[in-house]
Amino acid sequence: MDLLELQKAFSTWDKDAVEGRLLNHKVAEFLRQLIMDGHLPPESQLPNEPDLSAYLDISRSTVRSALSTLEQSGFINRIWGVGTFVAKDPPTYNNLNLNSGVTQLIRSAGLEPGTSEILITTRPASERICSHLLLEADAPTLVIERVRLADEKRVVFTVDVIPLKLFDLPNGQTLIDELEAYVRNQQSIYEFFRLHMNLAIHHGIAWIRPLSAEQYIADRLQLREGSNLLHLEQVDYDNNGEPVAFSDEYYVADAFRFQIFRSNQVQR
Amino acid sequence: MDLLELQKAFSTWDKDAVEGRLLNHKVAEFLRQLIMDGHLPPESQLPNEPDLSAYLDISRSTVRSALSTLEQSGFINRIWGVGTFVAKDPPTYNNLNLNSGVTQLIRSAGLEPGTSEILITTRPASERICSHLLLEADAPTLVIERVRLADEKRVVFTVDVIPLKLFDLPNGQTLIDELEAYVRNQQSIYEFFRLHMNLAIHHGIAWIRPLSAEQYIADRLQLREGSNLLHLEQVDYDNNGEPVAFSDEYYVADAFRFQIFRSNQVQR
DNA sequence: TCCTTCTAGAAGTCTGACATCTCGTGACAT
DNA sequence: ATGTCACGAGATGTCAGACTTCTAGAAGGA
Repeated sequence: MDLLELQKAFSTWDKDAVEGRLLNHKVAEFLRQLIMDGHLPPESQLPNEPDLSAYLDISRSTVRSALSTLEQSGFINRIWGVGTFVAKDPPTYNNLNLNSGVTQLIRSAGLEPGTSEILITTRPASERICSHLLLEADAPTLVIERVRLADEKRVVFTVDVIPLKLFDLPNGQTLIDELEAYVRNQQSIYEFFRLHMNLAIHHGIAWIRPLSAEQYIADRLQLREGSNLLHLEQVDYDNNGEPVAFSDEYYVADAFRFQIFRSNQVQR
Repeated sequence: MDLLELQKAFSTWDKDAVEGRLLNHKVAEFLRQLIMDGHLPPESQLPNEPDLSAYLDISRSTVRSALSTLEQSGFINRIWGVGTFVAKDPPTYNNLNLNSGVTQLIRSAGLEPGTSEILITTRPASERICSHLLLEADAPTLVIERVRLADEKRVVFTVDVIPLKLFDLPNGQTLIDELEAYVRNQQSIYEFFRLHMNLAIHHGIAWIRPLSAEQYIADRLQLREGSNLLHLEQVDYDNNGEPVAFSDEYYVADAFRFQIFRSNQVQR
């Protein structure tokens, strides 16, 4: 992909999808999509910074800021005096450094995502939830349990917990019913936050561990009790650093291959 | 911690430990250590960029570059028009985004690291190793098997594989014996690379999955066969993006709590 | 052939300015 | 009193242009 193609792609790129964010974020996301979609193949060299700056009509410092983001997360390598290259093995959607949803994960594996056994309830928050989401005791929450399918096969059991107060509108109404319809229609919760509540998830912090399936979860996933699972316990935060949602995700062992990019920042 | 303290800490900081790297990396590492050591507590505000720049005697762009690195990896939050703050829940050594070694991990949990059942052999590389390390078939490798202890308790079984050719010196001699002594003396392999071979690990790419312990591993960890493990399969790369070492790490379930910072970079 | 030197080109660093956002403060009208 | 608005201080984001340092290859000489 040469400079002119790149320029054209950028000018026709759907900037609105990430509106309101910083320019350097948009540039980083633009390049990231090109890499993840294969338009910038692994190990290919990117144009140099002044050229990128000129052709995208963006200052060099902003370009550098974007490149820095991509380097940090393992998409590109920058070599002083030599150039900037797409990584040999750039992250994909199964990379845990990226907070993409389960649906995206399944789709990227070339499988058809689906859902069964949706269970939506409201429930007072447990102590564990309260401490993670900084709620007062027994605060009401919306709980969404789902068994996720990949080509009809059960691969993940997820439990999402969201404080009810998030759905309150100024006029006293609530958005809960709309979200429920959204979820039953196989749409992403993140997407609902972004489009209907003007709420963007900025990052998540997850704890990961191997787990032996208890009866309830084993039943959901149609495994025998004691089967191996990968448990992801995650809190999602918004742009202000406020916790927004909590998730438990139980992955069937070997259903996916999870990758992690580990930066050697700490040395002493 | 105020500006003057910070300035003093920076001027007396051991820059040699990270010699040869870029200035913005050094600054990022300096601040990261302050955060991880608790000198900059969570949610505290950092001095503004012009002040940091002036007091550290470094240009603002370099400061910004360092802050950008720290933000990406979840150590700080920057809010436009407001300021820069240490994250509420900054990464620790059990964070998988950081490629710190097992020893560091154990020590950060407040436990005493140890090793038992060290087994060092040379072995032709298997097909799996060859593909990961880009070696020709049956290339000779050094294999280091170790059971790692935390307060005398067996918590991890690790297998490190390094191509033998890495240890060849120009004069025809080899560094293998020195490394072996180093390992038996409970020192870090990374450290050996850095000090004796002038080889810095830049990052690692790991695959993670739950695993049921096979006989050999169960014996090493003194578990019964079929026990739950967390398997980390990792390739470490140097500054030029060349694969250097391969590791298998088998963690006893619930011996550690692993954290992952997941950035929402991908949205469509 | 091998070694050294030179050079083009790339990322890194520096400087200084301006743009934009946030939030508190205080004047003002209600 | 109270709510609204405008303003300004202070912070990060963006811009522009120059200079510095490093790398790899070309050129040239022993």
